[in-house]
Amino acid sequence: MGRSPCCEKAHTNKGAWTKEEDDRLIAYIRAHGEGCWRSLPKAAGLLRCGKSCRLRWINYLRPDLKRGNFAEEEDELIIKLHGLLGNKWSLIAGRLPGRTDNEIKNYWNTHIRRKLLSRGIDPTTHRPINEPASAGEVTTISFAGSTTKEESDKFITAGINLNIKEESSPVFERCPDLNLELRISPPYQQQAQEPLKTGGSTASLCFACSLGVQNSKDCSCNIGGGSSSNSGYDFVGLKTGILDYRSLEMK
DNA sequence: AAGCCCTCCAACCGCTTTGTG
DNA sequence: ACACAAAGCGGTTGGAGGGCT
Repeated sequence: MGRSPCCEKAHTNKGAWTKEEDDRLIAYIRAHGEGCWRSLPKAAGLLRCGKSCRLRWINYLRPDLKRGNFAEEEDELIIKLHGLLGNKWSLIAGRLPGRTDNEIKNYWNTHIRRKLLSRGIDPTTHRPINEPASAGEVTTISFAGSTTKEESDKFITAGINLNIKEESSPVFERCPDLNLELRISPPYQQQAQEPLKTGGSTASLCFACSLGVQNSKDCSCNIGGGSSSNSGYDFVGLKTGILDYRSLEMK
């Protein structure tokens, strides 16, 4: 059985939006707010499908959009986030205020891919192009304060591999290609308050260090000399109560 | 000036996920 | 548990515009 169309296609406009359509959409959302995209076109007097309205608003008309060229810092952040998250554009966009997933996706495909290739880096794997897939040492990303068996189980359940220094327990190596499928969930408060256990001689990297920001105040693995008093770490500079690294679950 | 090629990006399409009854 | 609707997401496309010959 086929999927029912999202709208009555016979009576909808397609293609580029006109100024009048934009104005109507903006006026309607200002008056009524976002939501109920399916019924919005009719209510706003637009001959567009709801999906189209949503996309137009999110990608182009939203007042908080930061239009214009990407800064060098934004480039680097996108590269790092892409290395961690893959093509999860909406998650990446969530870390770049004022940028949309569509914008970042386009920017990646048109600029950053080329930039990485010119550096000799495979934009898909983030490895040097000539490097064999199995080469190199395994780097362990340590989730701060999560090195007990019980705690690690939570991540294992979520699909994250951890390196645990415990004789009887298996050693979980970091999967070389982290194919993260992430979801947002409430922050995990309890773990965030537990002290960091460095796991003996195992050198582990916290997220901050794995992102190349050693020595930052957010480093929690001590490799970069960061303060161990940090109970959690700031995933790409955003230590918030709403979304921290623990809020990233993998399927 | 004209034609071709390339780049960029807005918008579309189809699939997945989430919410609801 | 199931079906359906709605929303969200990521891949892809197509057209506008600019550069080059």
